[in-house]
Amino acid sequence: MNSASPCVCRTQRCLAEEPLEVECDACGLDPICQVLDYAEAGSGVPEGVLLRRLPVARGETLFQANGVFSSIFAVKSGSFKTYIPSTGKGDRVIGFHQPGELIGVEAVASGSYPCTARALEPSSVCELWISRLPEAGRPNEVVQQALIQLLGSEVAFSHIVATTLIQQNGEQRLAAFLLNISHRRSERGLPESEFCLQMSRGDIANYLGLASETVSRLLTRFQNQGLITLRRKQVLLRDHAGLMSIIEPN
Amino acid sequence: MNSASPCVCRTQRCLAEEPLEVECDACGLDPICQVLDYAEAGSGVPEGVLLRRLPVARGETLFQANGVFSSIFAVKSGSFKTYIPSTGKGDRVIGFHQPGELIGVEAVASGSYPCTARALEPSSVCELWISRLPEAGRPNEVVQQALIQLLGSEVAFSHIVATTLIQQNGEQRLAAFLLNISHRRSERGLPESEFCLQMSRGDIANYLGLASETVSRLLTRFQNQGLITLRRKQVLLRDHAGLMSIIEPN
DNA sequence: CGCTGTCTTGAGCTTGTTCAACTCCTGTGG
DNA sequence: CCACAGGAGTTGAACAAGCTCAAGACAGCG
Repeated sequence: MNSASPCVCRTQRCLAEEPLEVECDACGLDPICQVLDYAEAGSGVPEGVLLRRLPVARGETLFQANGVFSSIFAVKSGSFKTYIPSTGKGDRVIGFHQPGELIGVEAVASGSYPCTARALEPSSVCELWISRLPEAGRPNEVVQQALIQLLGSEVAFSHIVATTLIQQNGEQRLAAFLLNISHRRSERGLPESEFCLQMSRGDIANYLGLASETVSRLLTRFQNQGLITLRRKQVLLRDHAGLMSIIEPN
Repeated sequence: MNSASPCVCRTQRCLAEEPLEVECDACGLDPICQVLDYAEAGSGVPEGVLLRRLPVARGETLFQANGVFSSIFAVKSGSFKTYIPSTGKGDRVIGFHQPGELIGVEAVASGSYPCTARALEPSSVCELWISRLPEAGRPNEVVQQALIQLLGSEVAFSHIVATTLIQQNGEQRLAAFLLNISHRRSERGLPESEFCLQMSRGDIANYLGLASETVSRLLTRFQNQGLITLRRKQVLLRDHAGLMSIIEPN
């Protein structure tokens, strides 16, 4: 049996009482898990189609860029970043993934992962072995329907993120970034106003298309304006409306 | 029967001999059309599931933002832009769609279109009435598999576009934009080095997150450097490698 | 206790925006 | 058919945002 990873925040780095696990019913993989009746004893689904709560050490990768696609992962606890390694100089950060969110979806069509997924902290994931789905003996139709829903959400999400980021300045991007993380956490039933930005400032900057110095300066500015409280990687959103007004100056 | 729209470029605006139609086998909707055997007489697929080659006048919309999702469209000829109307001041351009490309995919999950799709020139589309797909009498499994493939490609595509645009400066964005259009055209069997940018400079700028003046200046610069030849909306890519080296300065 | 990598802060410089003038199409109506 | 009005595109100059380079601060870890 997989023991849930204990709190590994031994240092002052992380002040919250980790690990926070997402509930199954708030997880992006849940629609498919439901179909598989995985929780039921005697579901008849063979081992290996859905692997639950696999521990992943900090810095470990779920898959490497260009690797053959086999599975979609859902973050159970912890967090991940996905990135395309060293295009010229430095990686290109694609996204960050919190509990309940999916990783590897963008590989479904091409059959290979376009990016590497790395754990930002001690984490755990559930793994849905897509290529073995037919073995599950469930009506393909139902599983596929769930997959369609899941992919559709991903399309919509990445459209919103892309247009939001591209057409705004640095201050707006960072405010949107913080609010986006907060919103995603609330959707998964996690604390939405206080959380750990486990990734480095450089990763955030890379993701937002800014310099890390700019991210640093903007975070300081937000703190001085009373919008957030910052202590290393720990963030407390004090004024959601204030952040929102940066993005949409109505 | 729908007559193929005649060339409507009566002015000097467009120098190419339009209309260029994409071949069915190079269209993003083709996997599904294949499944439906739509080309076969006596396929038994009822009218209304797949509507082919519908003419769309310049400026006409396929659907409005917040409209109820019913169909995915494929551009047969002409071109479209998708945008979110007036967030604050000015629209937010999401993307441009050329022959063979799909429109409306991002609405599959939520059930409503997040954006408006407008024809940039006299165009034609094929319409796949998703909600009526079950009436087609084809095995759901096969249709769904095609849909999964289609959604997966869309996810991968928007990830690439988003990260490409966000982390680059104006010059790189515009070069990437031109090469991206060229690449997409070659994938669909259309002329890849000479084409019409039917959208306004303002639309391009909006899409790339730049000011229209900047787009104008950059295009002029590219022309002075011998990378492209520009005549109003007509573009000739003269030096693909040169444009590429702007994006990836290896 | 000191080393190391990340983060912060400062100063000058580059890039892109804004505002404004002007040109060139394009469509319309006389 | 021509003249004119209006929008789109181009170009210039001043300004602002964000980057780069560099130095210093702070936590984490041996």
